[in-house]
Amino acid sequence: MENMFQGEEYLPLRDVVFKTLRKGILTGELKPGERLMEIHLANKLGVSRTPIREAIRKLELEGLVTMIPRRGAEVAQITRKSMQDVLEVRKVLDSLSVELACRRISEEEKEQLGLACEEFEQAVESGDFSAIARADVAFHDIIVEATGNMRLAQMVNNLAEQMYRYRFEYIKDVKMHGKLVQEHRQIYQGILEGDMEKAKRAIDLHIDNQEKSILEQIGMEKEKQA
Amino acid sequence: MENMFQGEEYLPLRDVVFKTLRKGILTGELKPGERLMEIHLANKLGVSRTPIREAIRKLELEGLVTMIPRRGAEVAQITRKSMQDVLEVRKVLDSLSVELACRRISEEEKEQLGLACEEFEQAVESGDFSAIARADVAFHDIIVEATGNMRLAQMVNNLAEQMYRYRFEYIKDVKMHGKLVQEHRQIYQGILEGDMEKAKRAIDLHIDNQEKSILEQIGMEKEKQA
DNA sequence: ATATTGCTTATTGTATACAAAATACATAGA
DNA sequence: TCTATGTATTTTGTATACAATAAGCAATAT
Repeated sequence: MENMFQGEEYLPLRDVVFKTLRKGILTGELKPGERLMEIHLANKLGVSRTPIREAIRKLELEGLVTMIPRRGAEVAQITRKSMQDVLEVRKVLDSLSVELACRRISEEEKEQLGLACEEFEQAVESGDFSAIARADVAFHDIIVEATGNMRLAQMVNNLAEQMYRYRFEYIKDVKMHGKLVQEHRQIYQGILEGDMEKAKRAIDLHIDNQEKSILEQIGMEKEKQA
Repeated sequence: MENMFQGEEYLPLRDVVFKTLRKGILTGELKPGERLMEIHLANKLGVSRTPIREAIRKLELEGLVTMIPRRGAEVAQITRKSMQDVLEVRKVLDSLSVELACRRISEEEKEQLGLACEEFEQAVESGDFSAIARADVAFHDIIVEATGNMRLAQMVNNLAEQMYRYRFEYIKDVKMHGKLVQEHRQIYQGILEGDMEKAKRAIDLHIDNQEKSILEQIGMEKEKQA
């Protein structure tokens, strides 16, 4: 007999720790350059060093922490350069996502996307920044899922993750809200109609705007590579 | 005073194990579906379970092993679908790599790339499959390095890695050798001349050919998604 | 014959113990 | 005062010990 009570999902401690630390890094609670000391974290989270270490190994591969041999882990620095690198890749992968979504999205997903689009608009109208962020993630999640390419989805999510620390500032910029809604609509319509070019143009614009905002926040000597 | 003898680089056991296991998986020594049991591996490699576990955590995030809760790790299955997913992403990232390399490659790297191109031709003439594989990796490594985008480099390498198990069969296909050399030359010339379109066309063709070969090897019902 | 139960074993998940290296700091000497 | 050195402390790297779950198997009941 199957387990009828599947409410209580089992998660190894390492995964709990992994998620906890990741969230801490992304929200800025753990600051760039801050050392992640095992015993300290173990005490704080009430577990032993083992799950802490295993979680750090994963964060390492995700690029969220930097390892220094025999010195341990620290929260990865975000530089203008590293952010540009991320954005450079994100642009083509987001473009690919939209293209594939146009070709492969199911009717059901189209509906979901429409709902997500509306929810985003409502969130924007409400002015609740946290709700806007959530709705934005949900919208983009549906698109990458609709590509049917789980590896792509994972990679895009990982890249998007790198930008979360800045995104909040971006969302706070109220005068951009209209633009945001407009872009989402364009993307949605493009995908709905299977108009790949329209959807791609919209997502490109979307990322470009985020790039401007993020780079503005970071440091901003103007260094252009032709 | 700095350490003048930096020959002996320190590598934590977890990284040694990581590389060992990865190589084992990529060469096919560890077969898809095979379980990775910690004590067994620990004995075999002469270390304790701890570094084994940490290595597995990294392999997990790289997609080379699959975790089953409370049952441990096994070598990830390669399906036609998973390989198509990888190739789908690789195409755009390789294209991006070549584009960026065209714009940013240094004179020194141009020379290196020329040498690597020649070495590849020599390897092909020699007929030494292993040497061909190495020279191929070296050639492509220079290109991704020349992008100046380390995150992109890492992602491309990870994707390329997924195809190593099949690449050997591909290289064994002697009648393709001429084509391979030709493609490499085109890529090299395109980058040298800063002719982005030429270089991109060449790399696209390059990956397409690999795709054909790999998909041929795997299973081969023809399923096309328009 | 099939299903169920209980036991044994194998294996993972977690905690702890020990060793080695890096760091910080104080102290002695120039 | 500044430098160098030795020592104590912290922290990582690795190994082992213990606990809990899952898998295999035999014996029993239906």
